[in-house]
Amino acid sequence: MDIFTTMQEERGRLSQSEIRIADIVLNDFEFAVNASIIELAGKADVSPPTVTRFCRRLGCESFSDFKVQLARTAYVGMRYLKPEPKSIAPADVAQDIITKAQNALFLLHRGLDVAAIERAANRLAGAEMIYAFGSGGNSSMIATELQNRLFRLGLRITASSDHSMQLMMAAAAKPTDVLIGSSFSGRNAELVRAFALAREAKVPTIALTQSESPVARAAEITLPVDLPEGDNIYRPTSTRIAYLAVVDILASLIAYRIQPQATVTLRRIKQQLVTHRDGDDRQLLGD
Amino acid sequence: MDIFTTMQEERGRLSQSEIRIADIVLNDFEFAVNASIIELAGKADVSPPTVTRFCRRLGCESFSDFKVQLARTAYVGMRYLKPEPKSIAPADVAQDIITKAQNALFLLHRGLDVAAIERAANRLAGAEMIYAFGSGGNSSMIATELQNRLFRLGLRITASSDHSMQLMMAAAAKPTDVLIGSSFSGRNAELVRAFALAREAKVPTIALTQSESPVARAAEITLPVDLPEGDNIYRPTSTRIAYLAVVDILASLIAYRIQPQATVTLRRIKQQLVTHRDGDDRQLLGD
DNA sequence: GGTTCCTGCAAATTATTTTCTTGATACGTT
DNA sequence: AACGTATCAAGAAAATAATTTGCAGGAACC
Repeated sequence: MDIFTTMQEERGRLSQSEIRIADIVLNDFEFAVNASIIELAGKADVSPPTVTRFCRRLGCESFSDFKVQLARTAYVGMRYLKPEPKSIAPADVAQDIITKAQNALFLLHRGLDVAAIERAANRLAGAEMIYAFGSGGNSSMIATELQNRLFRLGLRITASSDHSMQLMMAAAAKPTDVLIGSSFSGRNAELVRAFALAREAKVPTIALTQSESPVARAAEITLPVDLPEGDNIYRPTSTRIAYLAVVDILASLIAYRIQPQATVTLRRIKQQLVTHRDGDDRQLLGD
Repeated sequence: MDIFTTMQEERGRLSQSEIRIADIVLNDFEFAVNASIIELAGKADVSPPTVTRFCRRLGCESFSDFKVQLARTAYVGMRYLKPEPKSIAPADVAQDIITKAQNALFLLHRGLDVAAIERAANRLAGAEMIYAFGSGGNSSMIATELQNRLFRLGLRITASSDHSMQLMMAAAAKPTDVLIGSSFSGRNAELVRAFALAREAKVPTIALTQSESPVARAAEITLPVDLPEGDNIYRPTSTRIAYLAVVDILASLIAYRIQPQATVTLRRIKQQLVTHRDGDDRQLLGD
């Protein structure tokens, strides 16, 4: 658990002086990581021993341990308190977006249900046919991405963002197939219907969505992604990066599971791309 | 500049004892951030003053400053030395992927040409029509994403992953339009041709690609993304996350530039999504 | 042979922690 | 309600530990 979260959770149980210390650390991280115990104590109007006690209470060995903990999580963790970039100057906007993206990955990692992902990977690796569903800009991208990643491993997969097609495919699917669907909001009613249809026919279902949402409840295995999206309506992308990372993990696990087969297919695709281009091997698979 | 890079770059200029210290830090980061100067000195068989001098040489104020610097960049920076996950256990694979993704964002940020992005944003914000090109799984996703993000801001844009269409569109474009293309490898010959065609017709061109590549040279403005892809052929995704982040930055800057108009369009789209779903406002734009 | 630079020792300085004490608050008892 | 006791917070001072500086010996390189 990171020190910022701890500090916020423990806040209620801290004494007056300790709250002052916590606030200074929270508000001026740069100062806090660089300050000595005396400087920090001075700024919080407390004595150095109080700072030591504060660190201990938060589960740290010592003041320097506290600073290290702080510095470690801070790079990704600290700024989730600030919903907006410092200014709309390009450099600040860039930094804001990148920090938030890193943060989303950090939070994703913390909340990851590894066991569920493993189960999902096993299911997908053994499927005769995979149907990947998602609608709207974000989730359809995830469905496409799944297709993109898994067909290269030699799996049979089709992606669809069309609700009518989704329903028909779900109805046509067999118990040896797998249906995987994504919904950022968790309230894509059509996807829920497709899941219901599939489950009636005993088709395994996997959802990539918010936990405790209708979509999550409709699927057999849920890969939960729960992130605060932030307030800026212009910019809902960091969640997408987290979803992509989940797809990536899934695809990697599947690849490791079916390795011999996957290597051959990948090599063939790569070979084709390389000969099609200018013979330089450095390029990536798929563009 | 982060301390890990500095350490590797300065390695040649260090003395014997200092190299020993550097190696210990590089190899056992966990130990290094938690150790006192005496412990570190002991492990490297040098005296504490030598450690202090080592820190100074690396540009740090003091040993504790060094530790803080270390802890700060380490979260993202330390593991780019290890190309493979520790094991293929799901938890390790997940951690590996997430670390690499964070790392890609970190490196992207470091190499970002903010001025170029700003110029690109200005061009796009003022375009009468935008053509977004990209082929292959990765770049076509970027093109789609551009469309996805920019149409919401009220801009006119179409994405294409079809080479023939791209050429026709490039030929049909006017100097008041903008052509933006993505290529991870930088060697998409058809895209180069489309850029050439567009430039003949004085259509502004923007490339999202590796710097110094054919595609980069073909475009008027290049937004360079230069990342090592790592050796694992199964997993080329962290680069994609970096590209997505660039799109995100671009879209945000454009949004801030054309704010009044953008807010209205966004609100209208959101309104429609909300009424279409179950009236809960929490969902994201676009899924 | 001289210069430069590395290095460790010891001393000095600084930072941190421990111990001890005071003051405040809460709670129970008369 | 008043008093006493327990508990806890918090600072002062002392003790300890860590870090840095100054200096000098020694190695390597002109």
